[in-house]
Amino acid sequence: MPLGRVLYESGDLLRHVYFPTDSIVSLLYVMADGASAEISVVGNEGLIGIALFMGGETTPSRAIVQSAGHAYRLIGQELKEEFHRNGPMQLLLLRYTQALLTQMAQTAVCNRHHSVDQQLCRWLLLSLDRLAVNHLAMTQELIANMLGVRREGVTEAAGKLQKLGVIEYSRGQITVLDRPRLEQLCCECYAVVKKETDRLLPRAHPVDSGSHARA
Amino acid sequence: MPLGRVLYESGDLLRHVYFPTDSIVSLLYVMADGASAEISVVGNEGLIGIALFMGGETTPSRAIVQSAGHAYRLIGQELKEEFHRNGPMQLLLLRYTQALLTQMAQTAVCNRHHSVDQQLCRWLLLSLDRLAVNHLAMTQELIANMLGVRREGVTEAAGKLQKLGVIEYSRGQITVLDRPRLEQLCCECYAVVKKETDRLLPRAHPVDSGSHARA
DNA sequence: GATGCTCTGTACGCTAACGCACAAAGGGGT
DNA sequence: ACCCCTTTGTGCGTTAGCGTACAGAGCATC
Repeated sequence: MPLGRVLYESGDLLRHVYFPTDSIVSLLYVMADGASAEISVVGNEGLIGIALFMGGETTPSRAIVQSAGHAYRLIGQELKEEFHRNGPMQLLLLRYTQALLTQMAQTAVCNRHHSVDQQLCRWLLLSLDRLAVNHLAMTQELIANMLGVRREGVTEAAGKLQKLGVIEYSRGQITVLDRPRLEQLCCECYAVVKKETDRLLPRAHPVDSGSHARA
Repeated sequence: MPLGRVLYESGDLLRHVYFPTDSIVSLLYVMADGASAEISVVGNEGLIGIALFMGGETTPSRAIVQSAGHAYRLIGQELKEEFHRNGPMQLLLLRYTQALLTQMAQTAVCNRHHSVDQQLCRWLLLSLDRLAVNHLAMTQELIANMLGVRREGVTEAAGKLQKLGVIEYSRGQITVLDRPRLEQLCCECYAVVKKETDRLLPRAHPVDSGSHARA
């Protein structure tokens, strides 16, 4: 799963589902004029291809690899059959879907009310939670696409964080130095999503067992 | 279902599910500082209380009646049992959930990229689709809460629409006079959601059989 | 070591939306 | 008929983010 690989385009018929292990995938909505916005981040707590068992077969968003790594790939039909077997897997998939719902809702709210600075923090934290390390490869340009803001806006926000010593940044390589501080600077949106995800999927964050959003 | 009735608060344990017939319910997210944003509108195409069969039991949003009317109320447990019976009702509920997912995603995108003017159009159209008449009771203050913008912003946007002869407005009574024009002024978000909802729930809009989003 | 490309930083005018303050206009109740 | 309260309209100054343009900085390649 190389960085930038598109797992499926908006409207594509889904043939496979993907269960990221150490990769991260973004659900990105791209508009007619090219403007885009990320609506959700998926890591090893979830899967790509919900629409398969939800019955729609397609979704109007694009799935794109945001952090290179690995994922299990399953023939869509097989997951669908497993889902309709009505077992514990179904419950798990449904709970994950609700977590996804929450994340989208919170994204909507965050887009409306919070500053680019805050949203960058939220985005970093969401990504970090899905990685085993405190480092990710991502240019400001790409982050801007995800957040649906200007590249310069990200430069400015990232610059502030760097001055505060919260992150270190260099040509597409970000290292988070002070995660607690990052959580402090972030809006409530991250904590809400984190809490709800943990509630719905109790063992969802094995790689991130060390840190929590709030006391 | 009187206007303003809160069906459940954020985090409430859901006892009932509601199937609106001629009422409209908004899913509203309210933040710590009181700022709010609507994440979805539910009419007779859907139901309130998805979290029951999704397994979460609660959601972090508030459900509030946006247009007075009626709804069927069901004991949550009964719907849950019906859902796990694995029949056609399950498929329908899942498809509706996907439609909801789409609506939330689009709301996120719209919040990020479009003007208040456009969002007001989208909001009016979404509401109108769920009513049998071209008239709704709603003050600008409340609409502002829904959209998560200032009341004055709504006043301005509504003023423009009124000058164009698209709507008529008076003390909380809105009448849409020129729906095609409204669709023209709107961003693509409405059409996307409408199309996807129709695709997922083919018989979803009996009260609105007369009009469609696009040719 | 020079060249070229990608990525990051910075500057500047512009616009949409905000926060605040207050004025006018309906409509219902006494 | 009057009053009062809700709702709508308007006019500020302020700010965050946009679009554009361009300058430096790191890294790879030749």
